[in-house]
Amino acid sequence: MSERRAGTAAATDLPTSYDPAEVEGRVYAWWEENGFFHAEPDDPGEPFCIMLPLPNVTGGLHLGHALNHSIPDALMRRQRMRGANAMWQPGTDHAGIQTQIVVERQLAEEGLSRHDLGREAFVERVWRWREESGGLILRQMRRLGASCDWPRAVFTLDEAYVRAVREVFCAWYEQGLIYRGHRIINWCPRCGTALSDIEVDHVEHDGELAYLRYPAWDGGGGVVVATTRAETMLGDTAVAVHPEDERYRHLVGTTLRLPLLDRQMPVVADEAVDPSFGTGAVKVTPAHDPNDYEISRRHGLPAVDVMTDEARINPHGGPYEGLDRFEARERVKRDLDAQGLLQRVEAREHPVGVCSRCGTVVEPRLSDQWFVAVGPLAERAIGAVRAGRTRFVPPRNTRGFLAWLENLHDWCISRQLWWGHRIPAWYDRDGNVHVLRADPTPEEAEAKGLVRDSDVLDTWFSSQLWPFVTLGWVGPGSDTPALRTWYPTTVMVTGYDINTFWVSRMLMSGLHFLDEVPFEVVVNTGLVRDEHGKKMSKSIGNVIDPLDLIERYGADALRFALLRAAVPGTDVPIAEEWVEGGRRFVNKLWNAARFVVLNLHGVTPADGLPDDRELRLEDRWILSRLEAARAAAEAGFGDYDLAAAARGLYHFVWDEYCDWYLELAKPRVTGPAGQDADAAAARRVLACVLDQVLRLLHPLMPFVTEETWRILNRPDGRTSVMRAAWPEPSPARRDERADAAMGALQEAVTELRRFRHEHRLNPSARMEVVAVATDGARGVLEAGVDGIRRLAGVGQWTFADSPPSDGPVGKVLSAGAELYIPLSGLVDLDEERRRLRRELERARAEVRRAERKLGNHGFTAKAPAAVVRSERDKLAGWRATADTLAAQLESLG
RNA sequence: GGGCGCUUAGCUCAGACGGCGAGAGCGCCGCCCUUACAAGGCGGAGGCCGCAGGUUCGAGCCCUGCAGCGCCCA
Repeated sequence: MSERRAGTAAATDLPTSYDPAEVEGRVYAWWEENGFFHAEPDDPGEPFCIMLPLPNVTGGLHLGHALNHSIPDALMRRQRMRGANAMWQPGTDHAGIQTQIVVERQLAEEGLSRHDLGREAFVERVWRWREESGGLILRQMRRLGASCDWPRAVFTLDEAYVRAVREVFCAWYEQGLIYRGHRIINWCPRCGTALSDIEVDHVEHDGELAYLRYPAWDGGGGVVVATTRAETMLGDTAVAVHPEDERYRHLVGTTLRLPLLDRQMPVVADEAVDPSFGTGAVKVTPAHDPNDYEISRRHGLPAVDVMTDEARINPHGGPYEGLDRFEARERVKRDLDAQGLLQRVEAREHPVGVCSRCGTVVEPRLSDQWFVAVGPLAERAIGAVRAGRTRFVPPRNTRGFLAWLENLHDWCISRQLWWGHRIPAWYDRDGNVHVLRADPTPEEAEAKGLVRDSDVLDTWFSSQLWPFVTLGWVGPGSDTPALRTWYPTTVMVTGYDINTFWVSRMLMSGLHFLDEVPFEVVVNTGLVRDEHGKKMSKSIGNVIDPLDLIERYGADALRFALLRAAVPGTDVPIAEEWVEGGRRFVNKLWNAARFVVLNLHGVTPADGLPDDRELRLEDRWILSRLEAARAAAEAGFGDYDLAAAARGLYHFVWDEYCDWYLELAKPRVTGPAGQDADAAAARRVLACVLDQVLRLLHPLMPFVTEETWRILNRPDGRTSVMRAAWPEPSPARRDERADAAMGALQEAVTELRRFRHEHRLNPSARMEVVAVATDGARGVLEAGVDGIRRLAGVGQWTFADSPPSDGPVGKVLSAGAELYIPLSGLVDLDEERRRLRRELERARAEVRRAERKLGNHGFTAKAPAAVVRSERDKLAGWRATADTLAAQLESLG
């Protein structure tokens, strides 16, 4: 039953083109049923673990995921084949704001807001949404072939996870690493919550710089200040100048009048003022600007918050109360102008912070929030990276990461949302804070008048614990088999844009609580872009849906297209044509397998390779090339450069195995010749090489390789290529003499084919060839003459000591042999002369180049002997070519 | 303003250690439905390797400067 489902179709009815839609669903289900993705801590093998960069529950699979899942999947599959105890941890993130927005949008369609439901009912509603729609992306990942250990899937609001988060919060609070502070934070008026620094994007904005005059309290001229946010003047409590600034020294200590509100404010001197900006005097708005807040603290200035949560002017803005901040900006300028206090306005491009989720301009705002004091945590992370305990691929990403860590501000972790990990803090009647591991009993709450903090934690606060909470960590001292086996994890694969958000924080919390880095290697992928390197975005309309691609081309095709371009750390361009290319390759592999299987006559890879004595030149050659391809793939995996692995295997399959080896094997295994010992040898080589290359390709293209491998090997119902052994090095198979000899045969075939083409020979026309060759070259040609004849369309082939003397002949040169082709047929002799002249010119140019090089004393004296020798060989070769071409030209008259 | 990266065929990109007679995929031109594959086969055209200097016997690769593009941070 399982056997059937795994897809071992009878070899005789293999379709001529591969149908991914038919294979993929069936094969994936079979893998999952048989538990091939599952690992247990006490399974044998060296531990290998990858944590899935947890996608948002709200998310659907996009091409970025497709790339970021194809890479770890390839790494996992190879490790399993190598016998590692490999575990890929999946799961989803509750994604605070994102998820809340989704459900709020649904409510809005019913004409409701979350406030209509109340907190409890709203959260329940979100849970319901999650039950119904939250598993989408994990289902979609299966379409890609992702071999996650699904039964281990974790959601970041699972009970155990909630416990761990609470434990971390309490521990850090007790250790002084979490505190409640009154600080300037980034406030998103649309989302109604605080944001951390990195959730704010800085974009250039065409704005205005307004110059405002603040008169002296006693009626003097006062000072002029410049601002892009005129409305914040309502919250000004001082003007600051640089202490060294001669222009303003006399004003320091005097009092100004804040126009419109008639507030008294001092002029203070502060080092932080940049005398070259604007007028050199700056307005100080402590409640709405981080620098101003610092100045205010140094000078004991009051802070006046003039805005509401929705970024409207509050009662502190006097007559402007109720206006939106941007309306207020215009009104303030108009009113100042009416009083002659708006000196001028100039257009100016300046950066504006916007909410990275919704694009709303954020308002810097003084607010009570919870913070993580990141200093000591970052310190350890920096140390670990410096010491190489965690390293980045590509390494150049390290420096930027360290620079970022070194300049970190404290992390604002409270969010004014309802969906997420609730902050475990209570306030009593006297305003004291109680951070509690266990909720207070109703009696306690009543007695002290405890009220719980209404905020939840930044989503990244919980996801930073991902690498160990998933392995069973619930607090200091946690010790589970999974933690012991898989922590620290091996590799983290993620886009470089996530290094600051997530990688840094996993490092900090992992080092703090487990005293060990959470992963040994961070493999940074690039962003997926369109074919012209543009970022994909809905507004440009260049977004490609990976599921659509999978449906039309197959998952293997998509994976191969992505992996082939995925050089570590660089952006990956993708276009439908690339995926089409992937499909072509998949189909090519399928058909190669089809040919092999249809001609095996019962031979399987288990029969092994024939004895060395039975190997022909092309056999030794293809085994040598296979070993080279294996080494290239191995190196690519070792460097996390799957693009290199993909390219190497592609080249081997298409350009070597299919184009040459299969063609040379055909006459041996088909037709009347197909019954002898040589046929049996060829079959064994065909089968073994295919078996090996399917294994090597399996991590990159899991479906087609599983299907063909099982057809080839006809194993029992529970044997998968997923657990077949990863090919071991076999350096003895490298055979440079076979490579060289085969290269000579390939050259002869190519030269003869070109000759045919240049003389416009009919494809069915057989040429006659008379070969004049030295002993060595003759030996090589003799070994491969059957192949040459077949592949180059040669009828009669003879060896001779001298060129044929009767009638005009054409001639090609290859591998030290002269191949003469009687032209007695329909060859245009004028055209032939022109062609020979072109060739001769080229050969002479090469002779001059080589002579120049060898005539250089420095070269012959200093270059390695092998290099010089090879240059001499080249020169000799080109000279011979030129000579024979000249002679040939002459013979044509 | 600071940091990082990029610039190689029409397009998108590879090119450890300097030895290159510079490659791939797609596209283009020509021939071919030859019983694994037309999702294919065969042959071909197409490159001052951004610019200018330097190091070296030798530079796409190393050094300096310049120009253009991109990303991150302020």
